[in-house]
Amino acid sequence: MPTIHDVAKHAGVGSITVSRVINNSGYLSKETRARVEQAIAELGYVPNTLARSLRSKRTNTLALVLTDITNPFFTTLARGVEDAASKAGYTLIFCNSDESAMKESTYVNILLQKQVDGFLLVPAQSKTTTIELIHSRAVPVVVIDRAVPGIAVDVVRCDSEEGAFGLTRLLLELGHRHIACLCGPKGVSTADDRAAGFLRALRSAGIAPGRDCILRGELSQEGGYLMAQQALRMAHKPSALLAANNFITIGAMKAAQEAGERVPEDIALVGFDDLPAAMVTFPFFTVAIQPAYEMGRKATEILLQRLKSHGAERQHEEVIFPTQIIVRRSSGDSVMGLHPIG
Amino acid sequence: MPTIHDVAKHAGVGSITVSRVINNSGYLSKETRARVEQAIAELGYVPNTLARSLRSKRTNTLALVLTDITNPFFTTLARGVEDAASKAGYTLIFCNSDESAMKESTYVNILLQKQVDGFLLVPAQSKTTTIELIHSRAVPVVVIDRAVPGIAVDVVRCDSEEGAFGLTRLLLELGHRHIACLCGPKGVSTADDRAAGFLRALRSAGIAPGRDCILRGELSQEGGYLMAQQALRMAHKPSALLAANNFITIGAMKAAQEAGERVPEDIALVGFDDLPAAMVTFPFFTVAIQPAYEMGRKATEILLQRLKSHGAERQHEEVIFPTQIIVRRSSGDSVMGLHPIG
DNA sequence: CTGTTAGCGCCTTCAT
DNA sequence: ATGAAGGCGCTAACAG
Repeated sequence: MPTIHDVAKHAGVGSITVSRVINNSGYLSKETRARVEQAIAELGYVPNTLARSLRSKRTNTLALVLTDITNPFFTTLARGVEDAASKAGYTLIFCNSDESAMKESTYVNILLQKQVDGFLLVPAQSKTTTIELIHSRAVPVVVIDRAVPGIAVDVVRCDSEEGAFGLTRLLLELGHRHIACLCGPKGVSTADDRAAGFLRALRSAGIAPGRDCILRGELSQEGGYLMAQQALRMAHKPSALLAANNFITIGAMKAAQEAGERVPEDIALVGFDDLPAAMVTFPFFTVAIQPAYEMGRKATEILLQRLKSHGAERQHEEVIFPTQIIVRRSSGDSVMGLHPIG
Repeated sequence: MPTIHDVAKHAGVGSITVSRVINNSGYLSKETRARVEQAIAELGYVPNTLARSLRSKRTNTLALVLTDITNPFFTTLARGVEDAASKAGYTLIFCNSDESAMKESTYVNILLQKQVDGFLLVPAQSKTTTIELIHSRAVPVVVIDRAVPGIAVDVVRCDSEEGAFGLTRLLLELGHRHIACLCGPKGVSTADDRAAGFLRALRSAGIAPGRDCILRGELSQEGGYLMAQQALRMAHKPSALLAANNFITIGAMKAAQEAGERVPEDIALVGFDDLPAAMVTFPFFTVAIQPAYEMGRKATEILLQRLKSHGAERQHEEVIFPTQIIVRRSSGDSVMGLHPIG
């Protein structure tokens, strides 16, 4: 593994000259540069970024900590991050926290040790500890997808509350009066916001929410399956389900099918987050979609801004994208015998 | 940002002692350790992995270079890699080559500069250049998913040829005599192998393959869409399609729907790679599936082995997983008026 | 059990 | 236009 000194010796120059060639900095005569470049080629020299970073205090590396790259929403988001990062000359380290605050903090610690220049974080829980840890080391961080109340930090997310409101409103307009919300765990801001939007829509229609109209479970197919089973077994069975994410929607669908309930004839089902077009054979679900790629891109841009303007303590930004509701078959037509509202 | 010296001073010891505490190496008295640990806590010291790696020549980082994390096959594979890597104390840097050999080599160069300890590589093309580059720096690499002829290297992949043979055989047994293969680009080993298996099955049934029964295109939904359109417009329209991957399958489905062809009644459609259960509402496609997670895990294990046994030049391994054929609706029932083969 | 010395490979500072 | 010295934060190799 040749070093800068080997190259210098080989070219008959000082090592700093080689450094200047690599970095295109300072003054160099054409001949010297040519000689050095040839030496580099001959030895197959590759600069050691580690040593460079040790000196310069910059690694040109960003960290993306999210909950589960297996979910296409996050996959798409990750592509947005990677494309923006790599265009700006940064590489990306990514880690899956699996919705565990402990894994998250373990990873963040490792990444801090690796001296990453900045963090993109999808927090597992609406807690400030991880962010405080990062702040304490003066490393910039942009939170994606989920709000974290009680701390000043850049956030890029979607208006989950409004999206849930819209979806619920849609169901209400179709005549549904008894709706269950299959929600993610408490403490996950998107889940909580979606529950809130759901409740606001009910109240806006003058409907008193039942005590068990909000079910809590994992943001997974399994979670959706279990919650839907529970909903379908309720004494006063709901005529519509609102699922808090794509996997929950699929799980709920499975549960409905198993229970012999047709969607949407017997029960309507709407959800959050679409699957990418490339993965869907029969577009079926009515959903509120979030611009995942765009969110990743925007968050990375903000982070890169912070990196550029180093200490210049600008105000923290909160970018909130709107969700978009796509009506398809799973929400069904008007429910007969009920009066649509407004 | 406190350094090891600050901690040493604070604790009244030499810096090497602090190093020993951090790394749990060498002998230490209980009191010294306690004192150092307290100093670490008080100063909020975090070791600098960069400096450590510069000395130790190990970064505890692996690189995963694949073509497109957006494809659930690779997403699942990536989880297999990450889980295995993180269990062994390694972190992961991943990059998308987008099937471009140039992007691939750019990334590999950056990753070499970053001194990653090893590579997991899904080569964009069946060329040896990238692997030779990595080898030339004496860094271990395990190739995943695709064969690279002409170079001695560890490979973990699936038996694409056999999988395509099986799928084609299935179609033949259902009575299809005129089948088109919607294949990926030339030079991608999985695509080529699948074409080969397809042809072998035709020949084994005594069928002379038509001259345009193999179409080439991108491994994407768009590619599948275009190839299927082409196939459906052929003078002697095929009665069945074999798609080389999951996205091509979906694209072909779209094209069939648009052309008013019902699957499987008017045309059968089978493919490679399933979508994860969590993403599929109506399991429909007959497919040959590859154990993506397992492939990622296995490849990482081999890489970690190499890392452990450092110079011990063992024989290179080639692990070939079997594919598994799952018969669902898209392959249809027997075609009437044709004689199924043995 | 603990400390000293001497770099790892690179680049900033200052000199020539 | 080029080079010499010194140090980033850490740890191997030796002392003691």
